[in-house]
Amino acid sequence: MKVSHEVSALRQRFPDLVFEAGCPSRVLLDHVMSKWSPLVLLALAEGGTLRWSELRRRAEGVSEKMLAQTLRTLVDDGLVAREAHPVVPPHVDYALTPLGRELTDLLSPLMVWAFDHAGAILGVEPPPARRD
Amino acid sequence: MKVSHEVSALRQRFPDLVFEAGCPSRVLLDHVMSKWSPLVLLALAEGGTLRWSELRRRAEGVSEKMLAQTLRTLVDDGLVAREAHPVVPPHVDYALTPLGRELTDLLSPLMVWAFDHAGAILGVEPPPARRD
DNA sequence: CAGGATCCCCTAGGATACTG
DNA sequence: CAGTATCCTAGGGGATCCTG
Repeated sequence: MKVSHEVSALRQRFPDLVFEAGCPSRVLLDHVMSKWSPLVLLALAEGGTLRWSELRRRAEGVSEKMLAQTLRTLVDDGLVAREAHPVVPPHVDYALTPLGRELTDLLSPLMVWAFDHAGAILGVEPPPARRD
Repeated sequence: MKVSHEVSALRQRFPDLVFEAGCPSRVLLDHVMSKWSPLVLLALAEGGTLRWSELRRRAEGVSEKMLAQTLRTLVDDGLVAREAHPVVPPHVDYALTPLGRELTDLLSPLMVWAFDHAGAILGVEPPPARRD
């Protein structure tokens, strides 16, 4: 089976992988898997270069605070590039870096999968037929 | 580019994708991306059938509470199968379901990527490989 | 428009103890 | 061994107001 291959290969290189408590990958994973990161990342993967207000609209439900916070760590991690244009009114563009694109390449299938299975898994499937 | 393809295709089918606030996929994503789920899932992907105590050891740092909680939602979601053997002392086995394996197939590359880039991104050195 | 700065609530999650 | 049951706190995250 495929996965075991990959993981086993990794464990040969680094016996403790992500499983070790102090492993930096856990921190990175926490960044990336935090509530809003996937949404922002995918929005950028789909939309290319986007502005703050666009991102707010796309990631439906983000508060300004969380969007700011999410973007900041994403930028700090080098996954998203921020470009501020010194005009009035302010104009700031966000886009994926190459590294960020690597990530969304992996993240995207996951979200597609989640989207496809969420209904069945969570039992919220739209009732096919009603009889009352 | 690849990602945009996938996401765009999805948006054609379902205009609001994961981006919509009420989308069930968000809930599933939150389950799957919660702090310990990836670790547990990957441990099972690598280890096959594992017992509670094994999982505790592998996902270094989980508290009993969190392991229990994580496993419960994973089982409820049909991603992990739980088999309790009515012996003394108790013996309970956990393993991925086919659905769970689908998920780890997608999760695994992500964690490998995280592991490989964490050091550079966070500005830390990865834990040295141990020769025991 | 793109955020800081604040206040505050809620719960994810840790520590510890107990049980079938 | 494989969990529950409690208690408790840091901080994730929302709402609101403020500013360059």
